[in-house]
Amino acid sequence: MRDVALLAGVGIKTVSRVINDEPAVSEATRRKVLQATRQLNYQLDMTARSLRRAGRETLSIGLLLPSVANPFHGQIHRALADVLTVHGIAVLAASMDDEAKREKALVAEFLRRRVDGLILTPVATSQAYLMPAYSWNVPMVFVDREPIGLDADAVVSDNAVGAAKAAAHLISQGHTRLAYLGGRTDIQTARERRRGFVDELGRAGVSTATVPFLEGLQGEEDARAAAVELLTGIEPPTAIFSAQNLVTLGVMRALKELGLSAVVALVGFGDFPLSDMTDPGITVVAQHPEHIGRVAAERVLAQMEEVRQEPRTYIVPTKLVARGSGEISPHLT
Amino acid sequence: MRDVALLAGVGIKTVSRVINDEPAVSEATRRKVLQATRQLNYQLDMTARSLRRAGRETLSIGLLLPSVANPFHGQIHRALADVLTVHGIAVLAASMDDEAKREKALVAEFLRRRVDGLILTPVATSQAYLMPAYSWNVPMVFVDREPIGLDADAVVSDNAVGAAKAAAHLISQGHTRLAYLGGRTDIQTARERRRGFVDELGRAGVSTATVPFLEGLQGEEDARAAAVELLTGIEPPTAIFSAQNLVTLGVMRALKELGLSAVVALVGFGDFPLSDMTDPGITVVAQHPEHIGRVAAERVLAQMEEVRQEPRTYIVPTKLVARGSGEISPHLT
DNA sequence: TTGAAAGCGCTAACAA
DNA sequence: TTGTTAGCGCTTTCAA
Repeated sequence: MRDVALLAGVGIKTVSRVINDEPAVSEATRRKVLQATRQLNYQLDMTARSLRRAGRETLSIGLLLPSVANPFHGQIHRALADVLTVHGIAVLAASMDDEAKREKALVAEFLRRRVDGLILTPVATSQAYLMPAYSWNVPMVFVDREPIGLDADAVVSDNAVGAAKAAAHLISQGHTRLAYLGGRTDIQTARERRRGFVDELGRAGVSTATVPFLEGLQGEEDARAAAVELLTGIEPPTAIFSAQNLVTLGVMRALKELGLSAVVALVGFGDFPLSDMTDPGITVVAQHPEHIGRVAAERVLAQMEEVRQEPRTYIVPTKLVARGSGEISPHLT
Repeated sequence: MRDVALLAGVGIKTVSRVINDEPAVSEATRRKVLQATRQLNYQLDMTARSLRRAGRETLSIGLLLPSVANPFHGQIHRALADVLTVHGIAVLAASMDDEAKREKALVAEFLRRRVDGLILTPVATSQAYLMPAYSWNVPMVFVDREPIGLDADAVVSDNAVGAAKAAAHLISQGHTRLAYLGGRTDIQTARERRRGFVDELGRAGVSTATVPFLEGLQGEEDARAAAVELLTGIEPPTAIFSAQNLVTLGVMRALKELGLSAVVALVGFGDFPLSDMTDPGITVVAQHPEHIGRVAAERVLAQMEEVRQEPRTYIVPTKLVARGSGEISPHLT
């Protein structure tokens, strides 16, 4: 910048003014300066700028996801980045594989980099460790899961209602022998889904006493094995609700393996590509990752501008998409 | 930091020494300082640090992808982030939707943020605009596609060989009436795949004169429509090679729609989730995004440490995965 | 082993 | 309309 000022024959502050489109610069000097920037291939140093600027903004936010390789979270990432890019805000993305330790380490790293906001998928049993940052007024929004031990904005799917829809859908087909298969039980969304499912059974007068709840399934293969065991046991269910994406894939494999794809009904929580290309297509409770991401970005921007409002949880509706697997009638035993 | 120094009753430089684990600090003062950092909840300011540091490193890299929502690129992202995180390097990720204009704008933004390196999927017709950064010795690695008009490291799939494998596979089943369906022709990988496919036909003595090349297909729906038209026309192919992921999905839909899934052979370039859950499973030329990402990260790290070596293109092998759709014999007309 | 002073590239505050 | 000075939080250099 000093070089530019020298070349243009003006003061360094004038260059700063031109670069930042501040008023009070004559058109003539403006052009001289711009000419010099081009000649020297000058690029503003954002790191230096943020050090001195009034609000100390770095124009960056930290995004913490289970994994950037996961399509669901990738869509959230994309949606929020689209909103933020318009405001010149860059996204630092990191994956924590649902490990509490990495969550904390990566958030600390974001804070060391003085991000202007945090968008986090929490997994630790408490987010109280964020209290210092919160009282520092660092904008923060939780996505997909609500924080624990900290009152802050969150944007989540309508997990309980979605799971209830799935249960109601299966029950309306005449199923009474249902089974629930789920992933990690220490994650809030999982508990919400289970709650919605159980509640709906209650409302419909279906006893949960005989409903197997197979939870804590770790990934696709584990789910497959559990489903095979369930389906080959005594009094197998006529309908399965899978509360998690990878679990759904595992159940699909089990059904295919046992030749039961057209016999046992299946509704999964969470949509996935090609869910309509299998035979039958898979009925799912679809979430709206783009919507979640967009709202999260808007909330972070709002927190950056306003004084802090009362924290709120934004609930994004889910939608049951019937594709065949959920519309299979109970078979006779 | 000044506050920490004050509280600990030491000089500011001593705090800096402790924070950075520099030697020449007595254990006693070390403990005093650490105690003070905890008491004040002190967090090093990475932005300020990088301004003054010897190499001016920001410990961040810029990653440009077609879209972070795309699973293939998401896997690349994940793999390279895993390598870089170990070195304390954060990843700024951005999506450019294969638009040249956004590529340039986002790269400029990365450079303004003084990233320590760039990992880019290029789409512009030339990357010559990076010459200044290149001569500035900014580490850069291109992924999935090679740069044009700039000699730099690249990590790409073995596109030509992969497409040739697909062609050879279909020909070995007795197919001679092949069709080639592809996406944008202005992207390097597409041209490589076409080349590999054509070359293999030549080697096998299959005339390309009668092979329809349907290219420039824009997304899944466009591909579906094109495939339907092709398959319902005169002398339809008995085997299709789809050179791009979304095109493969479109072709799959067309085949299903026409009831030809078990009749017309299909090999797609690029694996995707559930490719084995359809009926038949889809035979694909699988790429290795994790491998691509890992090598890209290693190259960027190497460029950060070494003096610049002769640029190289790293070719990651592909693998034909037979799942059924590619093993369908030619049907009689 | 420790600390004081200078300065990284920029912007805020103020002066001309 | 323009320029000068100070200083953001840190590390470097150099001296004690």
